[in-house]
Amino acid sequence: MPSPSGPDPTRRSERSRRAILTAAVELLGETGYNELTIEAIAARAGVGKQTIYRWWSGKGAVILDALSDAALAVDASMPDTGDIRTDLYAIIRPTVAELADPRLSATSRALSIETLSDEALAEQVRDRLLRPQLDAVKDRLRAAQLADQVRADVDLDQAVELLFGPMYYRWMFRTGPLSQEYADDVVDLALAAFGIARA
Amino acid sequence: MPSPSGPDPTRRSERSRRAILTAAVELLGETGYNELTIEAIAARAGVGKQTIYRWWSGKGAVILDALSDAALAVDASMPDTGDIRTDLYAIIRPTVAELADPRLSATSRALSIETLSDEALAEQVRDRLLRPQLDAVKDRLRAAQLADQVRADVDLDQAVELLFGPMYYRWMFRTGPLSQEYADDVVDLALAAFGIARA
Amino acid sequence: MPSPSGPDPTRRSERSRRAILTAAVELLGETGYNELTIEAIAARAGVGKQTIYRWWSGKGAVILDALSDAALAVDASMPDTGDIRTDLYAIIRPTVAELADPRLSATSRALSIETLSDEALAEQVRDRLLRPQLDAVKDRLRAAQLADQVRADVDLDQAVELLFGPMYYRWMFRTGPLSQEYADDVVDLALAAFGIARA
Amino acid sequence: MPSPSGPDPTRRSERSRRAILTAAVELLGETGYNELTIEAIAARAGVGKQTIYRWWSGKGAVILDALSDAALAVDASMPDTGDIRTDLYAIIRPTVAELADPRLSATSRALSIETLSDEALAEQVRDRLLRPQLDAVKDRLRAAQLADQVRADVDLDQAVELLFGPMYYRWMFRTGPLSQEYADDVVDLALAAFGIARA
DNA sequence: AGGTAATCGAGACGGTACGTCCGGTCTTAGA
DNA sequence: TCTAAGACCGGACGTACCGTCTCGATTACCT
Repeated sequence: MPSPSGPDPTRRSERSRRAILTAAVELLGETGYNELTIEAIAARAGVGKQTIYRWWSGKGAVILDALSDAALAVDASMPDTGDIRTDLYAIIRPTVAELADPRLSATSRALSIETLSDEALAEQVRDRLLRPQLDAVKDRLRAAQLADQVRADVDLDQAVELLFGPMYYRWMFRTGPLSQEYADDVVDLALAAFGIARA
Repeated sequence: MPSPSGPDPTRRSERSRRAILTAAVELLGETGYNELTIEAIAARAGVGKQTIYRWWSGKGAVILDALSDAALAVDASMPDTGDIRTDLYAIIRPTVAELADPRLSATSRALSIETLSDEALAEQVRDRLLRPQLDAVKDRLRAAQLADQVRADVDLDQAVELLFGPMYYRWMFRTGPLSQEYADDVVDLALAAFGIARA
Repeated sequence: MPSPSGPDPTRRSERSRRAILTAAVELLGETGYNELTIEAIAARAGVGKQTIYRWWSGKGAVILDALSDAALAVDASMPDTGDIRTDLYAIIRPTVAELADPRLSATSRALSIETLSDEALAEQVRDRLLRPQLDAVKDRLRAAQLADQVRADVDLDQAVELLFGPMYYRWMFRTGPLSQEYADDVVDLALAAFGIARA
Repeated sequence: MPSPSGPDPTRRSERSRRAILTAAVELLGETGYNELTIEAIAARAGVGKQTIYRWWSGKGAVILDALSDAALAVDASMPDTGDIRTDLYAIIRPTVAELADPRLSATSRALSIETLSDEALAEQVRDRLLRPQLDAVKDRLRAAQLADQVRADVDLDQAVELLFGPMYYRWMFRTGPLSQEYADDVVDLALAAFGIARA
């Protein structure tokens, strides 16, 4: 039985793969999403266009892979100091800081655009990029729930979205500054919703 | 001071303007954002491309105008039954419903993409489309604050983003269903954050 | 019986007419045929486009009028010194000189292009610009025929074309220099054909 | 020395090249020069516009190539029966016939227009299309000169233009019919100029 | 002298083609 | 077989002009 068989991954050039992902991220930072084209990526990476199309479905998939690689590099786990507020500060602050930086958030912006255009990609983004972080926060909140720091009737899926949603909203629609104070305020507000009075 | 001049708005064809905005919205609903091209809009509207470029900077601006027109048509004010929870349900439920409908949310999707690609447009979207609604909700919350239904120390800008943020996050990243129950839960969670116990 | 009546020529602005013809000739000299557009003529002349279309059928007609004006200014008659060779030199030399000058011949070039594209215009060009000169030369040749300086069996229509044809051919196809010597040689060759031995 | 490079001719699609040249000639015959557009050629040939622009500078260059191809196919040589008049009849008659046919002369008309608009193209037309024929006639005249059928002092470059010039003049300016009699008369007149009495 | 009809400058309009850019596929040569 | 390179077909881009049309504002005639 001959397999339907796309390209053979064992023969894939790791060198090209890295060059493509690097080129994509660089171009995003340097010139922005509208100038990010497959041709530009291929040229910058010193790679044929076909090599991109052979392994990715489009530029959204390339960016997703680039960020997946980066995400794997950092620790996806949550700290647990015992104090849920402290731990949430620790996770939200750097996220806000990244979104506040136009250069660093260029990839997020690009991926959001692709996500809004492509349903299949959206699911990949959710499962491969967002889920790990959301689950880590959820786990931490569950622990807090067991420690009676979070009301028992709080739906934890909604809880994590209550933390990340306002932040992304403000980022997307530029309704206000993405400062550290803002990050802390969001955490405080969310914790109030979870039944924790401010310290 | 030499005026920048540009085309003379008094000679603008209202007929063409309406045809273009209508065509843009129709096409978005029928074929989606990636297939929405200036050429298609012009063809559908029975208009020369130049007539679009003369008055708008690109398709983002066209969509923005189309939605601004539509937004002006509907009442941007909030209900005020005296009960803040009831009133928030009334505003959040239809918003969630609209986002849940692929056809109705096509324009939101398109505008979000443009917003993420174009800083100048983002500000227009914020000021002309979002602000009126956000301000209306904010006003309603301020009244609730005066009626001691919302804690006095709650920052109202953050408050409205706490309501809308999670909803848009779930819409963009498809992290869960956009049901009426969800809409109500978001309101309940936010009200808890604002210091209102569940009924 | 109401006349079909186009525009009323008595109300025509002579000022605009001259400005248009002048602008057309200037533009031809400065930028060449490909840049000669109705819009450019109108802008240069400080005239509305409609004023051009009201009085001319297109740019070919404008150029034709411009040259007709110029042609009327110069004397269309032939000299008659009694010596046909001398007289032909006198008529051919300046014609060659004009064709040799890129600036002066820009209008001829433009008109030739229009002539090749538009049959109706071609007839106008022939009758209003060429015919007078051709007829003048023909008349002079007829006189020479009577004076036995030209063979009686020479068809005079062919004779004049034998004089002008080679010149225009060389001008169009750049097969050789358009010098005064060349002009004289053409005359000599033609006269040989007409039965006149070189002096 | 950095090579100017441009596209690699070894990878050029012969299929597309032929389709483009064929389409151009067909369209010229069917619709005329003003309706001959790059877009129409591309559409008819089933080719992307870029494929035309990659290899040609514009429609003039395409037509030139199309005719060069056709010219190579026919024999560019002159007959030599020993009698120069007979041989010139043989070459001039079909040329006049072609110019007299609106369909067949469409390409000549188009090329003449381009020649008048574009100096660089004019030289190509002269060297690649006209020269071979002019040279062939010139060679034949030279042989006639050696055989004392043409006066020794006749400049052969001028001689060939004396043959072709009047014909093109009459074609361009429509000063008379392009019949076979006319063709013969031109030859007879030219031969008289060359010192050959009519038979 | 005032009314009125046509021309005028200006430029927006519906269109068509331009020449460029890029998407995604296919072909070639080399490793 | 995969790769770099890049030609290919297709199609949208944003621009330039086309020829028509709609505006006041002159302008010249005609009561």
